Amino acid sequence: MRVLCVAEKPSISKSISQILSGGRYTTHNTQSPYVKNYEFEYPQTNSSFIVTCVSGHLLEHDFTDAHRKWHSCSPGELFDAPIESKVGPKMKPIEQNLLAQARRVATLMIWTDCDREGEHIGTEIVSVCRRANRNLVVKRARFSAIIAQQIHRAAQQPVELDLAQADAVEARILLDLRIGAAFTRMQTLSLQTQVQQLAEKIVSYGPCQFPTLGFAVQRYNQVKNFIPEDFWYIFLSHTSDTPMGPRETVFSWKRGHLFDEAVVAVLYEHVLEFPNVRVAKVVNKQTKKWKPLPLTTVELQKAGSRLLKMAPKKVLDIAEKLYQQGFVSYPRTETDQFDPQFDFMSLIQKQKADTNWGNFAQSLEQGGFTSPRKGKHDDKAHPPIHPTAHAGNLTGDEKRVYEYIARRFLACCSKDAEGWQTTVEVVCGGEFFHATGLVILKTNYLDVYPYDKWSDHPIPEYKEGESFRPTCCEMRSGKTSKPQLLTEADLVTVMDKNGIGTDATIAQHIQTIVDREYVIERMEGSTKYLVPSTLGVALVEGYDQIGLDRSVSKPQLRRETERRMVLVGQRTITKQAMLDQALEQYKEMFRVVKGNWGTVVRVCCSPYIQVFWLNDRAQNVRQHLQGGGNGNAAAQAGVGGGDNDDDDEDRGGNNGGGGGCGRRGGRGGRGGSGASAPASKRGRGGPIPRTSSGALDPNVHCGCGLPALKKKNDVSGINSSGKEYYMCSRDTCGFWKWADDVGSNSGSGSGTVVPAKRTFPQTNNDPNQPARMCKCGVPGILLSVLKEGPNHGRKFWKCSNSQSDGDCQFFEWDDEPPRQIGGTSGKSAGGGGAGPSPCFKVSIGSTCKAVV
DNA sequence: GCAAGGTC
Repeated sequence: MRVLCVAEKPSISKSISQILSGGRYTTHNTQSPYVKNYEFEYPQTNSSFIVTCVSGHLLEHDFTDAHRKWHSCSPGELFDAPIESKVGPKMKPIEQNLLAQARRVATLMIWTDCDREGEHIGTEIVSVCRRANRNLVVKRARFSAIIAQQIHRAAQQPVELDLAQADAVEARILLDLRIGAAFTRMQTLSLQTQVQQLAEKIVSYGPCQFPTLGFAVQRYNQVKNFIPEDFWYIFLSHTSDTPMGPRETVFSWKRGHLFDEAVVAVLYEHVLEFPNVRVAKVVNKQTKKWKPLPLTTVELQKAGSRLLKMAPKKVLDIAEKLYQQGFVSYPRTETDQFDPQFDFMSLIQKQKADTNWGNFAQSLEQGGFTSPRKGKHDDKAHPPIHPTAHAGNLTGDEKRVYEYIARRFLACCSKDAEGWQTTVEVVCGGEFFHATGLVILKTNYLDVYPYDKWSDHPIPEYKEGESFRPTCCEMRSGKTSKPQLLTEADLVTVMDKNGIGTDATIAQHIQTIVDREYVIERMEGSTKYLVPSTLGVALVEGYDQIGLDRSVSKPQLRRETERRMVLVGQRTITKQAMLDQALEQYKEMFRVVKGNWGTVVRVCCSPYIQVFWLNDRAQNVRQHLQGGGNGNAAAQAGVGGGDNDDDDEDRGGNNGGGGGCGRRGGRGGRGGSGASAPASKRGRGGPIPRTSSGALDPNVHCGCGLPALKKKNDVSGINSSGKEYYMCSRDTCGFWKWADDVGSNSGSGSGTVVPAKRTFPQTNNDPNQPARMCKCGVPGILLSVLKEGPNHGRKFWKCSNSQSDGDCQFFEWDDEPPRQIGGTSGKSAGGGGAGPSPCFKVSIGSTCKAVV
């Protein structure tokens, strides 16, 4: 029995012939330079095999003469116009070969790829072959990889073509043609006459190209309309001595950053009340940096754009060429997992010849090999992209693409990189911070894959329960940074995610919107950005203004088509039902668009758009270059401090100079001098109450389930000064809320900057009011009573030397008038005493530092 | 002259 086997492409017909014949076949040329016929016996099924192929789809679809010419009908008629399918001129030689071979056989076996398109190409092959031999028995060989066992099984246990899948593709072909042609003609014919700049241009519409353009416009608008938002956070660092010298460890605030300055100010003030940071948790664990997944087409294109700085289409073209030269496997694949029976070793062996990574390949052979990771995708047709032979004489971009593919493959066959990760969590004033260190133990795959970066960043040793004084604790501000314009790699990613196009067509769609001048490619440095043109923006904005239910520039419509195709493939709905549903939807859209087309024309002609276009070119570059990120550091001062915890340790010193980073000591410092006082002179000795204390409110509970501590924001210079808030009384759960938000607004908080108990304007909240002078003749310090009781929270003045031997025993309640001596010092500025100097004002965004 | 999807 003679069997005609037809594959989807030349490479597959050759591979299966080699496998099924064991290399013993005869070859015959055909009218097509690409297609060869292989003939051999296949005793396993007692057959003579003729193996040949097509080259993708055989048939092309187009309108008949009555509608093919652009002016032959109105574009709307194309939704119902007859469509004919025929073998195009390029495919004629292949058709001739099929007809000739089909006459010689009794059975036709379809060997197209095992995907939706493959089933449809199969039906095309059948339709041609049946013209030559109407009695043909048709079978389908189903295989998921070019592996001997699978190919033999496919040959011996053929199945049937999946006509439902083929129907789904057929419906998609007809829909895309009707919709694309109707909208394209309507757009083009209208805009050519109404917009001078478009007189010669084709303004195409396609269900993939428009969402692709939509992504570029959307990102462009995000950049254009971006308004930076201020945020604040607490910066905490600790410099410790290590054998390599002093090393600064920066601890990240667990809350990240907040957009409410007042909230951060209050939290920060509370942190400042604690001189020490306690190490809450130290976690040491082994960690890994995973080796890459096996390479798919989309990943190759992304890597090509991001790492090799090549356009996706160019990368694919080069990969195609490498494939034709036999250096790499088939480059259009969605599969990111290798078949378990894949012969890795013989391919690794071939890479040993390379001067750069040959030694690494050898190390894999000598025990370093580990099976590649398995991704989630399998197109059931092709393995991941991998090198099939060593290519030593390549140059230029071909060399770079090959090198990437080879290194990626070897990396996949290697081991994950291993490291030792230390995470230190510290707590201060109820706020949590953490720092993470990494020591790389084994580089493994990184040795052959320089495209991934993973570097050591060790941190000093911290022990749970220990305390340290931070070197720097500041309230800092920043601004949200504007998004970047869309790069080619971004666009490939977002199209892939949204199901726009396939691995083989994504690059083409990007090229199309470039060719149509909907987007402009712009290089900035070595990165290529895609910026929508006037026309691109106008089309998207114009369609948006029409206000369709489903935007033509969004991916939803294409997704609906995909969903309908799945339903047809599952035989849930018929091909005709899919066509009817979709055509009805698009006809209605077409009617609405046509009725409102003036809107799009107006936007295209709008002087606003023209000017905007001229301006935005330069503007974009500036925006991109300016970037964003954190703003200046800010120190906040003026209140708090003076804490006296149980320990005897020195309070962290302030680096009074502008370049330093000081955890502000606040009023705990010795007054007067303006110079940095010895740390040992501050915050020491005596039962000094903590400032900024609060009262427990039994009606409000924190995350620990305990009554929350109600406090007042006494940070001067911000709107919320005097506003009350709740926090965890134990400083453990991070609970924090404005009292207003809790719904309990009782107590002394009046929402003003003036404390409730205040009888005359003389507190730290008023920077114009000087500190009271103590008996020593220097400004005293203002503190609050921490102890629960009748005076809880009440403020009082003490001698600034109260924590040292020089205490003059000065004491006055802040809410009572001064009793003696000079009353007030009148020289608070620059001092570490009570009143905040101008420099101590809350000065978010500046680099103002506390000076003691 | 129009689409998208195969492939060379």
